[in-house]
Amino acid sequence: MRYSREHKQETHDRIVKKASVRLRERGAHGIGVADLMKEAGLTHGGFYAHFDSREALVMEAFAYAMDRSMDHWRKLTDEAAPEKRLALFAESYLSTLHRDNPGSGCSIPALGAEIARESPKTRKAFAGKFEEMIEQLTDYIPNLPRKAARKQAIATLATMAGTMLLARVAGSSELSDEVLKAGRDSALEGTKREPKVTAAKKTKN
Amino acid sequence: MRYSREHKQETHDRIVKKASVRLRERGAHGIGVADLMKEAGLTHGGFYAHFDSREALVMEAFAYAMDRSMDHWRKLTDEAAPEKRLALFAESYLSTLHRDNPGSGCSIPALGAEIARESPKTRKAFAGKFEEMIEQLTDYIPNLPRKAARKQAIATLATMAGTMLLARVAGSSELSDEVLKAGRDSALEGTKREPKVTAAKKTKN
DNA sequence: TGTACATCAGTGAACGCGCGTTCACTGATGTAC
DNA sequence: TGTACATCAGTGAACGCGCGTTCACTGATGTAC
Repeated sequence: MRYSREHKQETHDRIVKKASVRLRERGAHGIGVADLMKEAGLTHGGFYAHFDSREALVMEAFAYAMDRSMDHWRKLTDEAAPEKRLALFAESYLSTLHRDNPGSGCSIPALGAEIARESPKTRKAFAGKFEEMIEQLTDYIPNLPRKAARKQAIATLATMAGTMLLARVAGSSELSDEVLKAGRDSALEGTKREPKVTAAKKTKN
Repeated sequence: MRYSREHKQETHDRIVKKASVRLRERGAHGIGVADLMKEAGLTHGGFYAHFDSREALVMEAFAYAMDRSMDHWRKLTDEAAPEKRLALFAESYLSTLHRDNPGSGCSIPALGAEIARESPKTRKAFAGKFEEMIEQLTDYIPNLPRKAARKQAIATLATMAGTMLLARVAGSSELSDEVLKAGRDSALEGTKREPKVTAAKKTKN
């Protein structure tokens, strides 16, 4: 073989990594095969030694993006006390840093609408990652019974993804900052309120 | 002139209307000029008698879509007592009917992410409509001082848009229904809670 | 250990296709006389 | 009122361009002997 055994895998991973950034920045149809390969330091012809089609790369890049952002937040929150994790996550998620850097951020506000229009195959794959994200967020709410925590997790995720979407639509104006702040306070308020409301069920799970 | 005076305007409006549906269904880049014209019962060549470019149509269709969906909800809520309006809006927004018919629904979950990547000109236009939507929602919260109501309106809009986005990502599965329900309960809970918390300020505005 | 051969990641020209846009033309109707 | 002309919304062929994909080729390195 021309290259060492790990070489192909490394190249493959580099393409997926770069693609996951550009897709989140420019959308699922916002960048072409040739540009993607150029970013990875290659020419477009070699693409099909790594992927069956452009769609196959997009699917891999979706999954990669979700995995990386979940890793990121898991690491961040693992350092904190369990009951502080959701608040920490919300502050990080709803930061101007996240708003202004979609390429390294959550895929849901960046690509959710486009994924909803993809083939059932792609959507199923993404829905699996979405489910994982709900479970991770559910773990951040240890002082509620599992079922209620899951419901709360879904609502919080919706608020955060929606806030990020709105903040990006508004650009980086005053309105955008206002949106981020409103979302942050709403998410945090939700986390503080819950324990009291259902305190009786606290020990169930 | 070949056609009566109003004819051109009628054709123009018909193109914009059809486009606003298809764009919400398939995304800002999901449908071409030729198909759009065919839907309006015309051939593609005539397009440029009505619009300077494809982007010009997209901008008009964005604005049209936002106006129509705001009209829709305004009509729905005008019939109800002021304090019931937000709940009525939330129930309608977070329905399976809305989830399964993006073409006639809110543009934010359908097109928000793509708009955030458009030219500053398009984004400014959309941000204006977004501001209008915030104001409309603020009016639905009459029992809070204006500033607090606005903040609540933004958070509620974020929760609803985010919930719709997540519900569509999840398809029309059980998970999707679960997401809708969690978002609905969260939005309604928010509306019920607020008046008590700040009851002292109730008469201020 | 050295030599001949096979492999295959990567190259770059080429292909077909669809898209946005242009343009010469049509023909029904408004307008001028 | 009737006739000749001007208008211009709409037609459909054509254009250039970029994109995803294919393919014959390259050449460094692994492998067989």
